[in-house]
Amino acid sequence: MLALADPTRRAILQRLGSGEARVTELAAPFAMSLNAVSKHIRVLERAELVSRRRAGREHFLSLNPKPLDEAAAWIDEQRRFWTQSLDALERALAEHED
Amino acid sequence: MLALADPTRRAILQRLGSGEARVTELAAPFAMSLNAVSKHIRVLERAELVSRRRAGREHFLSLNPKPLDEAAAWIDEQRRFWTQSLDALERALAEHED
DNA sequence: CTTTCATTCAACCTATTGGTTGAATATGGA
DNA sequence: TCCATATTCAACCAATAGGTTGAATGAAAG
Repeated sequence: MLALADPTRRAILQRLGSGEARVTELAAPFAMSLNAVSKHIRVLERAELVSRRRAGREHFLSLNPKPLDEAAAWIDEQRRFWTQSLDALERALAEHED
Repeated sequence: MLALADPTRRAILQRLGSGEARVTELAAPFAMSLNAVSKHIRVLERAELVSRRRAGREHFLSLNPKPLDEAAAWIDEQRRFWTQSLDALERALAEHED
C-alpha cells in the first residue's frame, strides 16, 4: 500500500510539518473518529514516514525525513525520462511542420 | 484514487519513458490479462499522466509531462517543511545533550 | 466477405481499504 | 482509591480496487 495515497494521511503529514503533535490533536480537524485517525497514523508509521515518542499516556508524532528524500529522488529520475521524451516530441513536431 | 499508487501503473509510466508504445506492447511484460493493463492505462489517462494517439486499430500511448511538474512541486514544498522540522529537532537534541 | 488482430465494454469476484463502534489498557489527577 | 483522559485493540461493515472471463467493436489482411 502506498501510504501517501490517502488524502487524510497527506493532511496529517502536512500538519506535522509545523511540529510534533499528539494523536488527539491530529484527529481534531477531521470529521472522523479518533480511531480512524489512529489507524492512519499506524500506516504512516509502518511506512516510516512518521515516528512516535511516548510520554506517559500521550503519544507525540513527528515527521521522519528520510523516505521523503527517496520520493524526491524517484520523481527526479522520472522527470529526466519525461523531459527526454518531450524533447523528442518537439523535434518530431518541428520536422513535421516544415 | 492516486494513479501513482499502483506498481503496475508506475512500471507502465517507466516503460513509456523510453518512447510511446501500443497497449499490447505495454501489457506483454506483465503476468496479467491484456484487459487488466487496458484498465490501468485508462486510469493513467484519466489522471492525465499519459495520452493516447489512435492509428487504425492500434492505440499508441505516450507520457504527458505536465502533471509530473505539479508532483515535483508538491514534493519540493513538503521537503521544505520536513527539512525545517529536522533542523528544529537537531537544535532540541543539541540542547538536551549538554 | 471472412478471418484475424487490437482494443474496449460489461459483468462478475475477491481482497483490501477506510471507516464504524465498543471494550481494553494504562497514565494522570481528585 | 476512583474517575477521567489518551490511546490502542478487536470485530465488524460498506465501498472500491484490481483482477478475471466472455462478448462487442472496428480495422487490416487473406
